[in-house]
Amino acid sequence: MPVSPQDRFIETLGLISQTEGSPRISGQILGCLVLANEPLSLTEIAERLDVSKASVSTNVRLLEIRGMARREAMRGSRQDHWAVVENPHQQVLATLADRFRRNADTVKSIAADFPEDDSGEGARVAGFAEFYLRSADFLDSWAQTLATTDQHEKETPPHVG
Amino acid sequence: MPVSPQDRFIETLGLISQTEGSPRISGQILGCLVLANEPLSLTEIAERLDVSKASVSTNVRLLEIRGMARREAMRGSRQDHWAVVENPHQQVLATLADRFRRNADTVKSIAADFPEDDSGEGARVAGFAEFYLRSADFLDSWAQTLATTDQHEKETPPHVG
DNA sequence: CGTATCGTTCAATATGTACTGAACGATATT
DNA sequence: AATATCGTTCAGTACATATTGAACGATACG
Repeated sequence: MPVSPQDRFIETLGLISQTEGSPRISGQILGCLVLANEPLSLTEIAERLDVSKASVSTNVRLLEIRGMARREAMRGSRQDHWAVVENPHQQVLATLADRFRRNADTVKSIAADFPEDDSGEGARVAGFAEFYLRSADFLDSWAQTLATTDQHEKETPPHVG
Repeated sequence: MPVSPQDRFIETLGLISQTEGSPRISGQILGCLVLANEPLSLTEIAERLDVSKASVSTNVRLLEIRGMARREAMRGSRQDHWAVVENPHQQVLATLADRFRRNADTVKSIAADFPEDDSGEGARVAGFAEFYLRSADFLDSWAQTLATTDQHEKETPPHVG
């Protein structure tokens, strides 16, 4: 039988998530939430994807840490519900920027430990740190661009000096 | 005994490589080449990192595919030698941009398969494709900036759109 | 030619981690 | 208070892949 567009979208996000070094299920959950466009319970997600509730529990919280999903309370239900945030990708870029900034710090401190007359080793290492630092800046400005040029223009975009 | 700055740099690049979803050794090799600043043979790299020549062979070619290292012939030696390219990160960004563009294509074709009256599912999927496409553009322009900008002068990020 | 020195490939192993099922604590319901 | 319904945690398993040692083909050297 033919696979529905929904299933293909979910599976594709799972594969992308996997190639980016994250659990496949986290991408699938994201796709699930995007399609639903309304808060889903843990059980609903688990049944939709045919995986254990334990996996959904851990991975949905991973999405929360990355800023792509948020927990919501639904009146009349004891269950937690989960939904995608308004601009999920923007949050991811910010997280990535943080990681790059940590890389920059780490490498920079290493570069400082090289002696002066090292035939340029320390300078080249410092160049790496420089790259990571500038990358972090780029990612932030990129996220900013996403925020201000959102195609739906639902509200006035936040301006950060 | 205290670990040398060189070893810490190599190990750090290995860890970064690992968290980005690539083999640890590929990052270590990169660090090795950056420190040496001169073409190294397969054997030299393997001995420096204390790993098998097989691993170095496969992973140094991975670096080549990603555009970060290049093979060099040294006169007077039958061995292949390897060196980092001038601007390694620039190439990586271009590779990443390609991947995002493929993501965009895949998701876009899926979005096209949704019916019109799907309560916005297709539109939201298309939004994902849009993000990947714009991301690819941004990565390209970013790489361009790295290419034309000197290591030490800083430039304002480009605006995509 | 025969030999030695390369780099690559391939099957096998080691290793990390994603994922699951079951147990647990916490909260709501009766 | 007793029971039921949640979500999370944790030990164990399954799985993917990074890494290795050995075998191989190719090329240079004697």
